[in-house]
Amino acid sequence: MKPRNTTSEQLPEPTKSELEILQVLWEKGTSTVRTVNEVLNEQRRDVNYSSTLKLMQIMLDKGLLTREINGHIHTYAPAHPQERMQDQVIRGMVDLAFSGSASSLVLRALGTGDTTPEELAEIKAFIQKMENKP
Amino acid sequence: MKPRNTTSEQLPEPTKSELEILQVLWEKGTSTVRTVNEVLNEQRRDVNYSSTLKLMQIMLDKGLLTREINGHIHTYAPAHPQERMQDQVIRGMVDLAFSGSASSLVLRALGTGDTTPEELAEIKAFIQKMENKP
DNA sequence: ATTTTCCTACGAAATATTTCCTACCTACCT
DNA sequence: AGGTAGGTAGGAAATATTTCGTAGGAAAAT
Repeated sequence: MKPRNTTSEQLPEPTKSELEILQVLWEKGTSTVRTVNEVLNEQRRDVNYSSTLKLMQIMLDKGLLTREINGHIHTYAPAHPQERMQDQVIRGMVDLAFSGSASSLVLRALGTGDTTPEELAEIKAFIQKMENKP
Repeated sequence: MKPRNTTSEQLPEPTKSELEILQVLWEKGTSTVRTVNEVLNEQRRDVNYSSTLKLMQIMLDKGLLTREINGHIHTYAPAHPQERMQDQVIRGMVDLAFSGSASSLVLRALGTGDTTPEELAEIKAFIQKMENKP
């Protein structure tokens, strides 16, 4: 009964700037370009409004975002769930920098030391669950 | 008494093609351009010898590789340990796609399901170790 | 010694990504 | 109506990344 997330269509690989935008949308939900741009400027770096707009239009094209048009205002949302994109990013990285071994990625990620004891506990619990129903 | 790996100098961000090359060098150790190029062609995709050469020269420039010259033959090696580069890659990804949370990266990576029971055990053991000596 | 083979260097082109200028459109406020 | 504020579209330019042709030198084979 587990749908096993993988809707194995091919997803477009988001670029770095595209990921920045996706992250805002995942956090804030559906938003206008203006909102996204403001968040980027507060949280990350100076970007011109029209650069953000252009990028979001490209992302719409690529199928990374969806758009709703009300009057002349457009609002955008991620076309795919965060988890699916994250899996994709992980796969790319595992392939490119970890010789295909997801577990060595995990070990490195844990090793960097910025995981709190609570998070460690959560991870352990998750592993338990996986071991019980494989 | 733990030197805490982080030789916190700023590392150049390797690009995707650069990571492919680094991976070969980490696996094979110091190699010539020819060797690297052959491995890339076998294991990954068609690349012209001179493309690989060019890229490796750029990487030398950026400080990603070191070079030894014997006669007219050059051999290259990674300038930094694999672990350090991997940490760097992880940091980038955590920042760009996981809102800064390394633990959520770990959970996703585990969730993709391509970790064997042995690897899971190894990861658990690693967490134990971390919890004991924080 | 001449040819062939293998190497490096360099520059230019192709491609991918990012940035932003400009034009124009609509809504709203005097 | 006219002016201002805020929106989208599109193209062009800037930058980053990747690819490879070609020139020239050294080594090996004939």
